[in-house]
Amino acid sequence: MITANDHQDVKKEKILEAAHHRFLHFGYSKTTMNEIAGDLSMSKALLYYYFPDKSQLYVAVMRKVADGYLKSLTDRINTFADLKEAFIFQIDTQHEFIVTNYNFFDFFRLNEQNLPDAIWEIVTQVHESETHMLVSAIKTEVDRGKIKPVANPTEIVELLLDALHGVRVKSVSHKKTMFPNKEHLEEIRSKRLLLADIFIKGLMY
Amino acid sequence: MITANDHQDVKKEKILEAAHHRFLHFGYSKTTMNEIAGDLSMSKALLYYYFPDKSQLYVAVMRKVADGYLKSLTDRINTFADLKEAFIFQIDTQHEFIVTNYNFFDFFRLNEQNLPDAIWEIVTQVHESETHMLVSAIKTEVDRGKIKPVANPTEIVELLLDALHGVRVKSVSHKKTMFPNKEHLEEIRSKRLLLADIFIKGLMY
DNA sequence: TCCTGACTTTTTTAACAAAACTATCAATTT
DNA sequence: AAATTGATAGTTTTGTTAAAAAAGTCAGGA
Repeated sequence: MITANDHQDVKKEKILEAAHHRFLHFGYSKTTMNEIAGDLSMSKALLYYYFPDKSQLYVAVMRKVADGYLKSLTDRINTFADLKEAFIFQIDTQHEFIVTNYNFFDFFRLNEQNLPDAIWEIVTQVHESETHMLVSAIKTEVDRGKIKPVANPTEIVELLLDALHGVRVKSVSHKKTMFPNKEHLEEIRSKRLLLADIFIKGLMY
Repeated sequence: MITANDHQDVKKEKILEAAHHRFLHFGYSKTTMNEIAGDLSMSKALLYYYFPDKSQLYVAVMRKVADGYLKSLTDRINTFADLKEAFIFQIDTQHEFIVTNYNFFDFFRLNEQNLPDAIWEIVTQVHESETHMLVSAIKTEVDRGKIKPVANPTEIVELLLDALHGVRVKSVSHKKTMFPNKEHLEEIRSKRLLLADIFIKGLMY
């Protein structure tokens, strides 16, 4: 049977969808509670019945979005033929995640320094999940005797992630466009793959 | 004998020094032409006699600052015992350059997207000089038979520079402070050295 | 040629009202 | 009781305008 709580969950889900749609297309600051309510033909007050305020609604959407990403990572952990495949997967998956949610993340660029704790937790969790996946891949590779034993795999993975991040930042700041186009994205990707390649060789015997 | 042009140059030099001092301590937007003139006990109008406007005065100072940096690079080119030494030199020199001129560069952060062409030229020149130094170091290392021949050394160097940049960006955004402190700087440096280390190994046979 | 004081123009700042938006709540419907 | 809303209070953003500050010009003097 359908309980009251189930019904609430369904409604919350509808709200999350509508909110996600707005946030994704217009960004956080350019979508109003009225608009989200309007999309669902409900009153704004009802949104506040289900969610305490706008930023916590955003966090809830972020939670959902992040969960999808986390799932795509955990689904593939320990399924890689070698370390390179793991790195490529990380590069492509993260890249797609960021590109498809670009406007949604304007909340981050907006609040730059002081993001809500709840957001930081999600960001941290995502980062840990990425790291965990790659650390696992490194350990496997070590076990297979393909690369040297690594004293601190986490440190190594985070170093590579920072480095990969730099490839994007620099690429974007060099061209002056904020939103990179197709060829540009492909350039970033190939640079990253090259970096990952050299990096892996640097871990070998 | 002292010609009129010499005299102009001397005076321009004085102005550049005073301007540099102000820009360095208070940033571009927080220093006025009146203040620079005041420091030199001259009238503001005289500044405009020597420099067409404020931004071109800034560019001239930038030119001087950059020249100092360029010289420190060219002085050491082809003097490195090995590739690692060259990378370490690049890391440390650039790092010190940025730290000691931090406020001076607020002009960059201010105008973010549309810097004057003259500034872009300088930035490009600096970047090319850094790249050239490291490319040269790579070629030497190849000649010595220490690393594999590299099809496109410039591409490799730029990749490393991007990656090193990422280490700083990420480190800074992770901690929430904009201006990193001593230990923080040391952490960035050690991460970069580690990255350079792995990178070099990745270029070996 | 070098320099200045006085002047004009442009940009930044401050104050404040209007508008837009977030958030609340008593009242109403299901 | 749970779900919903219109009306409204409170807050932030935006627009307006006047004053202040700074950039930039110029006629004229040493």
